[in-house]
Amino acid sequence: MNTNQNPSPSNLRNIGLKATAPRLKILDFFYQNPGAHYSAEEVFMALAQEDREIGLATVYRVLTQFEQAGLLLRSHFESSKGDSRAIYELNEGQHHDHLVCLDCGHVEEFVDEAIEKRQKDIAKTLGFTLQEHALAMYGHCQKKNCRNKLKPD
Amino acid sequence: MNTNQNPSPSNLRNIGLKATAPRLKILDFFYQNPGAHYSAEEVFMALAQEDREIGLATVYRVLTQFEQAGLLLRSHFESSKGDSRAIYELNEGQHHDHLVCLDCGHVEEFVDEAIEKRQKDIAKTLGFTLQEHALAMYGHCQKKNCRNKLKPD
DNA sequence: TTTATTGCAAAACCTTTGCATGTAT
DNA sequence: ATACATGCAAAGGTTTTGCAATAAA
Repeated sequence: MNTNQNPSPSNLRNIGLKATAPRLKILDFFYQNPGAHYSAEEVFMALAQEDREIGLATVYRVLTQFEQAGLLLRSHFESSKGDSRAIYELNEGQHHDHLVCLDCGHVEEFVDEAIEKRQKDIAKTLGFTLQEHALAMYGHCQKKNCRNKLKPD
Repeated sequence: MNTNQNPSPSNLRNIGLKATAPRLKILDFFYQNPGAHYSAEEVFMALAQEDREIGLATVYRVLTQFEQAGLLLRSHFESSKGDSRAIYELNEGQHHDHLVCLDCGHVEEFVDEAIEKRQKDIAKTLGFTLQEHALAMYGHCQKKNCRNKLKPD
């Protein structure tokens, strides 16, 4: 399913970052959970049971660096319920948008060429040079284990 | 252009809120600026030169109440530059999405039935009951007075 | 009068930053 | 050795909340 090779020190050196333990652990965490979405706090918690804990500030710094390097993607899912944290996922190359379950937090990813094209046309019509876009839909999924306000995904 | 009648005490009583001066002023402010987008801070500032100033906490409370009553719409424009404030606009009935200029903050609104329809189809395909969605595109506009980091719009 | 609303200050969140210590190269 | 990274605690920005004072119904 996931075609990414596991992270190694060179993954980091290639983007001008020293291969430190916190960075390798965080990157590895995302590689082990491709397609999953995590807030900084969640990454922090997930790695908190390690022998050598990583500071929350470091998690924030590393996530920012990884996003700037294109390793991770950052989104903000803000339905009317207003969840204001940034969430990160592994950048697997393919652009996609999100469909988020308001009950359990499950996230489906999708790509739709028709929507992508319409967006470009609209931007052109309105005289904009399009740079990026964020489309998130919110609804209720029908997973059996839904309704429990679980995190990841 | 704007077919909304000016706000009156009954506008508020109809939604179960007492017609207080802060609420009337804030609602009036949005009626006077249909199509414009303001953060709580901006509303606060805009009304700060009045004889009787409105507290920022009240602005937040009132904006929340108005949004819940359907009078205002709330959005979050978060490009990679990460502006993390909520912004509000008058709800003029017609659903629309946003195209935001990264340079001057100007906001164009648009509706696209093709995109709306695709979204519904996608949600259905993925087994979701669609509730809401947020589409924001970010780019560079070509207004003459762009490039100045001005607010409203 | 009764109940809702305001303003202020304090707190709550999420995120960033200063700085001294520690680590990769 | 040198430059960069970390951890902690403090600070920043936005939004919410407790509470006594105030205003609407």
